[in-house]
Amino acid sequence: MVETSASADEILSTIRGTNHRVTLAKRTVVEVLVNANGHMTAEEITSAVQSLRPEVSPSTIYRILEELEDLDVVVHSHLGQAAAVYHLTGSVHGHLTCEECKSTVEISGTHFDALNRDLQKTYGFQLDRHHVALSGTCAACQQSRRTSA
Amino acid sequence: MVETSASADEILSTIRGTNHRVTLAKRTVVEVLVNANGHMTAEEITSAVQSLRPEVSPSTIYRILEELEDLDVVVHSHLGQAAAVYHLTGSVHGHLTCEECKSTVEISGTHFDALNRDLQKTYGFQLDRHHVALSGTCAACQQSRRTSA
DNA sequence: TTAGATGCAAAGACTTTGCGCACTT
DNA sequence: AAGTGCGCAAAGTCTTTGCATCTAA
Repeated sequence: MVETSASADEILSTIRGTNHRVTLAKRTVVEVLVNANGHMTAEEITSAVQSLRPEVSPSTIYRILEELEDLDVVVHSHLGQAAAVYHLTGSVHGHLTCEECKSTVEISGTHFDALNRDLQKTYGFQLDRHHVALSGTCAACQQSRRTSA
Repeated sequence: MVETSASADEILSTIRGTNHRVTLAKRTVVEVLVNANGHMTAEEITSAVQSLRPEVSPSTIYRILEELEDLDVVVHSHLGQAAAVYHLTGSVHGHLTCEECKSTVEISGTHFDALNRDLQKTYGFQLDRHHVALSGTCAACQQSRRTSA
């Protein structure tokens, strides 16, 4: 069973718990992330935030996302060469990105359990618990590749 | 057993086989890649090439790498947020990148066989055959984390 | 009150592109 | 000889940083 993400209030409390301040921009970013289902790029987050608070600048978004990552509330990963995507910790555990159509689906972390054990045993390497990003070809693109071949 | 990479001559023949030309810059890039054991960033490749042919510019390196990717001689992947790394097709199959110390080790593709079957069966997703990049924590950093804790 | 947070704009890192000349074929 | 490929430099994308101002606590 997948762990549920924290609520906006819980996250804001976490922020207050450190010596950081809860600002309008932070409130809005957190709200956007909590309402998002799945990953968003910084640009998408910025757009969503600005639709609510147009004065919030991209640099502030990046700074807030960085702070939320320090608090382990958010993780980000790089899918291919595009912009990084961010999402709440615990809400999602793996990304499958299609190199052909660039689509990304999110999957449960349980798919990596065996691999994790293997890598741990063989290399002493601990897979990231929050985001495992994989690239390949999605079902649809494999299909169309076959068809067009 | 891991498939062996093509030799420099084979690669240059492949280039000639298309309607592309074999230039000094291409010869040098191919030479560098063949002599490299493992992945290199574009910058590392550029440095290595320029140590042999100082006049070769970074943009040329990128153009050549792109051409080699089109020919399926080279693949590149993005490990974390750093620059992309390139290597010959078939020489390597997986990267484990430590998020803490940024070190990367290369592992055999056989580690992904089970995962591949699982993803194929569950999502119809075909893992990339040439490069699977994973991030996490290496043995050394797990160790020092424990020690300093 | 006061130190952290923001907005704006400039800088940075990595990569791509435009253009005219050089070099491969 | 013909046209691809190159070097140089400028532009593009994504992200970070500097600084004066504003604001949460």
